[in-house]
Amino acid sequence: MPAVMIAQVAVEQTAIYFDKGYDYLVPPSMQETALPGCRVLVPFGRGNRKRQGIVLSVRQETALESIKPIAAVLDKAPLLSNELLSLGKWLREKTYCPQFDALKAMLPAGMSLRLVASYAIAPDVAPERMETLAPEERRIVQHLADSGAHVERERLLEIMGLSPESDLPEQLVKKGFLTRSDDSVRRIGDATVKMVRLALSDEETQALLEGKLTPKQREVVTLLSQAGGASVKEVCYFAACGVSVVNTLVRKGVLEFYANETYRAPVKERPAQDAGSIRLTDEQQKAFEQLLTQYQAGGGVSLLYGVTGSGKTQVFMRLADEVLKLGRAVLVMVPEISLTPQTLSLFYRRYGGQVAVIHSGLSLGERLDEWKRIKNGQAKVIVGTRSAVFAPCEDLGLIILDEEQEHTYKSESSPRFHARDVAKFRVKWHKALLLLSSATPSLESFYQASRGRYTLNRLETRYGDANLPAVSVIDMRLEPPGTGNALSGPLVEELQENLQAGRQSILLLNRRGYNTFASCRSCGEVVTCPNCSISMTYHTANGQMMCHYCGHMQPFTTKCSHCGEDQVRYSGFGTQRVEQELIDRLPGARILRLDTDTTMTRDSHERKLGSFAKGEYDIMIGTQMVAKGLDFENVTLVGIVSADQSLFSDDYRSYERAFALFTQVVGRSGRGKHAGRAVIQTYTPDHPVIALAARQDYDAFYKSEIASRKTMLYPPFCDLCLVGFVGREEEKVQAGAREFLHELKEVAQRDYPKLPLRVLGPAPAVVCKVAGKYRYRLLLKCRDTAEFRRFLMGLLVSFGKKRGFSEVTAYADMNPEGIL
DNA sequence: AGCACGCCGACT
DNA sequence: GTCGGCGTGCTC
Repeated sequence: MPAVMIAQVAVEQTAIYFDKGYDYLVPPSMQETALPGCRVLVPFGRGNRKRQGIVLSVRQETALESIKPIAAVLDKAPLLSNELLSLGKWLREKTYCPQFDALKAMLPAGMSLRLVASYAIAPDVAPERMETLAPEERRIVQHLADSGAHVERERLLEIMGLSPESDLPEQLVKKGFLTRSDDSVRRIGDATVKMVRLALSDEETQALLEGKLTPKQREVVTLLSQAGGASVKEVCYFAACGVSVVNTLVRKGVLEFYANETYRAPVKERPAQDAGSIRLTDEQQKAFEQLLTQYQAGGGVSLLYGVTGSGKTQVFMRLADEVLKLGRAVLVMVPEISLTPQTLSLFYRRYGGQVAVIHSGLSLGERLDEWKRIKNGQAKVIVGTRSAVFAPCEDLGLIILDEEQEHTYKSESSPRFHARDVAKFRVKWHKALLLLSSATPSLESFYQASRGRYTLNRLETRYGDANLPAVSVIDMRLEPPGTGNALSGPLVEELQENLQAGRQSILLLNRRGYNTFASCRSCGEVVTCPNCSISMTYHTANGQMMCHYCGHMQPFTTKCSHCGEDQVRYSGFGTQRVEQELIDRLPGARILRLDTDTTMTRDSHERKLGSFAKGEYDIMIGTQMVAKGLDFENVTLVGIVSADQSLFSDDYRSYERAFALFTQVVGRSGRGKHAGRAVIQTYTPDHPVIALAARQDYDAFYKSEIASRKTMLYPPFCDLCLVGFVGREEEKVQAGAREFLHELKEVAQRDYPKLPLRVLGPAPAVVCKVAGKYRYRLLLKCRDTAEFRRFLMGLLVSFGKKRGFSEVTAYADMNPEGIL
């Protein structure tokens, strides 16, 4: 028997329960190119339909069994190194995702390929058989016979004037008139935003508005005649209509679509301007030296705990200098790129053309370019968000995870990884240093540092000896009842004073419109989304109620759908509501509202922050994002409108999050020459977390919180694994969760008697129904060990194979950030 | 998941 | 007698 080459391939569209490395024959013509890390096209399943795959490994073997050959190699050179292939395997084991999905997460989105079906006339179709076909079918066959070529499905259906979902070509394949092939590969194009504008002249538009239009059409036309162009999404939002209205107007020739690249290009010219030496304070110098020593000794993980304004970035830069000198790459991870423009520009100024940026604000093409620059070694300093942790550096020396406690580092969709864990894998591989940095470290990280698993460095001096702001806690119970005001008297007075002194203020709200629900004063019924079981939010801009989960909109009405009384009122306060109150109570103040509603286009965010910095506004009001990394000299007052909502969300981490948030917000005030003040409004003024945040006392907070985690058995003293169940029928989802639990108990008892395990649930998820699908969950208090992973993977595989629960999908999420 | 094969009911 | 329903098992 002659030896043949066999490639093990990770195939796309597999579920975890039948996911494995599939063996394929490497034909002689591909032996030079079908290397590990390359994408290939392989026949899969009974029908041998083509699927994409990634070669995991190649080996020689004597051919015994019949084995299918690889159909094509899609890349000239491997996209993934050995390191990243290994990381992919690790990712699959840790996050219970299919191998292909794990690897795909490491590739830039601009590289994704889509398989396209195309059809051609089958050989030897007897003309008389054509008679048996319906006219529609005959047209298709005739067209393909005439053209004599393969035609892509989409184009064929368009030419034939059929709907894109039509089943006719497939039927004709079954009947033997056509052949189908799936090896046509198309690059997924850049995501452009679909824009719409008026197609008529001003006079024509005017005439149209005087003529007959439906009310919604009139609304849209009026809106666009004022706004010029807008994205379809925006038009629908502000005109409170569906896309069909826009489509109709386009068909009538009143409007036209156009594409818009809303993304900003990464900085094109990149001269390094600021390559001089960095002056470190004694404290910074000490941290830097310790870190450098650790790096030279083979790296590992270190926590840099530095209070706000202690100059952590200076330390990063000095370390990066040293690592770059040795020709190794530096990866700088930030939680959200738009919140750290300062950090980004600092790195640009210092390292110029060596910098690459990776984040979702780039177009697909730009992301691809940056990825290539990293892969070929042109870019050695990579700044990016979560997905940048997979940057294809060949030789990595340093990874910095800035604001390491941020939840954005955890992926909430498959593969559900934490960038911190991936970074740990990578520094181990490269013998590099991982630097976790924060002013309010996660309990987990500080715990690891305190027991010596990570080294710890502290920066405790605020830059320029700026003082902490004076914090006053306002007891909202003492406010006169019945005013419905979100802002207390003392806070409004402070704002007034600040306004008169020509200084700026920042107000923090928890979530956009979190509390702006509408309820009936008569029967208490809350207006709830018909698709998702959550209360809807009132939006002033268009007078609509909106569901933040599925996007459903409906007009606000005072008539209660439950009791029929005319008593529905909206209450609570979202950002829009507080904005209105500020307008009423502080006439003349210039107010900037910053939240995801007003931040529809990406760079408007930065523009707004820019104009706030220039002093074009007096008061900025916003959600969490106002708390992050912004440094405005003239801000001397910050207010937390409602501390209680952060403190009392139903999550074991709510104190930790609230402490971090309050600490950051309070730290925003008084960063310049002037002393700062902070106001915290609450109904529980004696809550210890409030006092600790006011003093910025992390150590005391850590001490009390870690003690409670230990007694209550929460991370870091265990791991918390969520097993989620999703499906269209509530009973089946619930039954699935029960069945899973049943088997879990059985298998644990029989095969894993020593595994530490406590099970909570099954329970419906907090938001039980999202976009027509029901969700249940089990919560496992466990230890994330290899043995536990084998146990859970076994259960997931076995559940997936169960015929009776095929409409229910189960997934696992280790230490999720939020438990929705 | 997706797809083909197979074994039962409604039909020319 | 055949077409097509969806239950069942497999994917190198």
